[in-house]
This record gives sequence, C-alpha cells and structure tokens, in this order.
Amino acid sequence: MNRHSPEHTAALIERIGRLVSTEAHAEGLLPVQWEALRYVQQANRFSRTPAALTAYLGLTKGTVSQTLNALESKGLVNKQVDPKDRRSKQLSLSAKGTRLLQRDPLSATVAAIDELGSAAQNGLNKGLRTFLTLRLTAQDRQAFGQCADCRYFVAQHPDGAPHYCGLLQEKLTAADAQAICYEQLPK
Amino acid sequence: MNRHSPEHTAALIERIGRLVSTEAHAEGLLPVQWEALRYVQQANRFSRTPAALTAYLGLTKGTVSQTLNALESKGLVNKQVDPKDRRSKQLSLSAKGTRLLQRDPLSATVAAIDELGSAAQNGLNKGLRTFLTLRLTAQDRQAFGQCADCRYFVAQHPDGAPHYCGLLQEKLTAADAQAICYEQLPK
DNA sequence: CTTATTTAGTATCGAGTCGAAACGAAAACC
DNA sequence: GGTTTTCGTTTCGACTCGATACTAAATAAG
Repeated sequence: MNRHSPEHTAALIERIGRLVSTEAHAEGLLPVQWEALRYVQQANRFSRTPAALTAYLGLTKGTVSQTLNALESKGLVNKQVDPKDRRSKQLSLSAKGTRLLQRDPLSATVAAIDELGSAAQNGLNKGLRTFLTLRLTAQDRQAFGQCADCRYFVAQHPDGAPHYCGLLQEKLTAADAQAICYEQLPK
Repeated sequence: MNRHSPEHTAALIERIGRLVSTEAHAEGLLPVQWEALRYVQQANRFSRTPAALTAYLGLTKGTVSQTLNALESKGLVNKQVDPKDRRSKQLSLSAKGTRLLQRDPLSATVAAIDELGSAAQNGLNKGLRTFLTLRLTAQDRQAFGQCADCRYFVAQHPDGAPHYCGLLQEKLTAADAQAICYEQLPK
C-alpha cells in the first residue's frame, strides 16, 4: 500500500468522509440532518419526498422517517400529504430551515476545495464523479443528477414554458432545471 | 452550482462518504468499528493507543473508549497497560480481528478505484491528499502519514537495524516503515 | 368490481454512536 | 511536595440505524 495505491485512495475517501461528517455536528444538528436539509433545498418538486430522500441517502425508510421527524420537531422542515397520491408526502423547508442553511458547516469543505487550484479541482471532481457513478450503478441506485443534465430534459418547449420534462410531461422553470431529480438519467 | 463548482465537489465528497459508510454496516460491525479495526492493524507500535486513535478519527476520547469496548467485547481487539507509561494502553488485534479484516467492506471501494484508469486515479488521489492536508492543518490535527515519509525517518542507520526514527530514537523494522504514525511529519 | 399485491410512510425495538461532563490515576512540571 | 496535564473510563441524553411489523392508499389481476 504505497502512496498512490487504490488502497491508499480508499483510505483517504473514508478518512475525509469522517472528517467532513465530524464537522457537521453543528448548530444543534447531526450530520444526516444537514444532509436531509440540503436535500430538501436542492431537490425539485417531484423529488421532495421521504421516499426519494431515502434513495438518495441509501438508508432504510424507517431511519429517514425518524430523521425527518427530528427536523420537523425542530421546526426546520414541513410535511404535507400530496393530493395527487395520498400515500406520499411533500417536504418543504420552513423559513427557519432556509435561514439555518446559511450556516451550513459544509461551507468549510467548499472553501477548502476552492483553495485547491483549478487543475487539482478538476482532477478531484472528475475522479469523484466517475467513482460515484461506478458505485451507484453497481448498487442499482439512482444518480440524482441535475435536471438539465437529464436525457428527458427538453431545453426549449414549443408552448411558452422555459423547459420541459419528457418523462413526467411537466413544464419546468429555470430553477427546476438546476435542481436534482430522482428520475434523472444522465445523457 | 454547476457541474464543476466547488459546491458540487463538496456535495460529491459528502455523498460518497455516506455511501462508503453505509456499505460498512457489515459482518456485525458498524462503520466506526471497521475504521478502528483498520487503524489498529495499520498503526505502528507507538501509535496503537486509544489517544492516537482518538486523534486519528477526530472524535472525543469518551466515544472512542466506548467503541473500543465494543470491539473488545466482540473479541477483536485487546488492550493492555503500557508498562512504560501506566496511564496508556496498547491496542492489538486478536487472531479473530485479523481474520475479520479479510472481509473488510472497504474492499468494494478499493475495487472501484482500481477500475478508474490511472489518470483518473492519480487526479483523485492527488486532490484528496491535498484537500486532507488543508483541512487537517486548519484544524491543527496530525497527518498520520506513513513512517517512511516522515522527516524523522532515517533509512540507513549505522548500527545494524534496517531503519531508525530520529524523533523517538527507536530502531524500526521494514514493517514499521510502512505503518502509519501519530508523530509523522511529512518531509 | 373485487381481491391480491405493491408502494409510501410510520412506530417500536435494541445496539451503538456521539458530545459533554465528571471522574480517577499516573506522569510531568515547578 | 504540590499543582497541572495527560490517558483512559463512566454516565447521561439525544439520536442514528437496521430490522421488523404495521396502516393506508394506489395499482394490478382475476
């Protein structure tokens, strides 16, 4: 296991994962609660559900249900029944949740990456993306990429709307196009 | 937050960290227990202590003490008082612990990195190492690098021993040189 | 139109993490 | 010799997490 072996890189991933997660004990929230909060902020309206969050995190639905209860009782997230499918619930950020995300401890990680120099940044980003794709595929999990990078994304739709989803057959706003989506299939 | 922004890379790190940690629920052990087990295997004899493991993981000593209790009661790790400093304890792997590490779930991560192509591997490795150094430095934490990469490492020592540590003034075996060390200061 | 079957979410249990705090014992400092 | 620091443990409370069993709503099959 020399300095550049796959074993060493794997150890780095694990150690950095722990470092980042340790930093995420902040503002009275736990790491997974921050992840859930960010997810609700970033997911498009089709993906703001406990089921999609469960797939995103790779946890069991019982665990996610409890975490969402914790966030709800802290007044950061709201749940309401989806009228189109009354089994499902729509998640949304409260004003307090939105405010708290301004102090997201992940910003320390962002800042460190920002210091990295653009060659290192690109190499890191590319390696991480390829790795993630490999593992998600091996586990039959969804990519949760950005809507605009999806093969069902239609940039220009005849009738007035800015964009369009060819899978769900729904109009999309400019904000939707940047959001992450459960259904996303990379081009 | 486009595909190559620092924000996106930070999200990748967090998501991959969770993915790897979720896979580490295996063989009846929890993620942090696997990390501790690997640490005891890889740390040199000066660093196989609860205190060094605490620094390595970035947790509190109480938490690490409990995790080590769990591993000890599973018969995977042994503790014994260091006769040179009777406050300190030496950790060691039991035969069962050594055997269990053959089924380390981190091997899935290693295999995925191995599939990556050498350019991507190098970029990933380099980016992760630089990032880790940045964050550890900012938090005043030890690097825990390999003994052989330390500025106190003396490759050839006059008297018979293979190597030598100029800080602790101790002879080092070839195995020691590969191990990770609390005292390590990168060259 | 019923009767499966699948899907979305919840509740409960037990083991264990995790930080915080308080503690005892050995070593180091003065 | 007395104070301070360091190493490790224990206890507490909130919470994660998988497993399991459960309800209700939607879907499929007959």
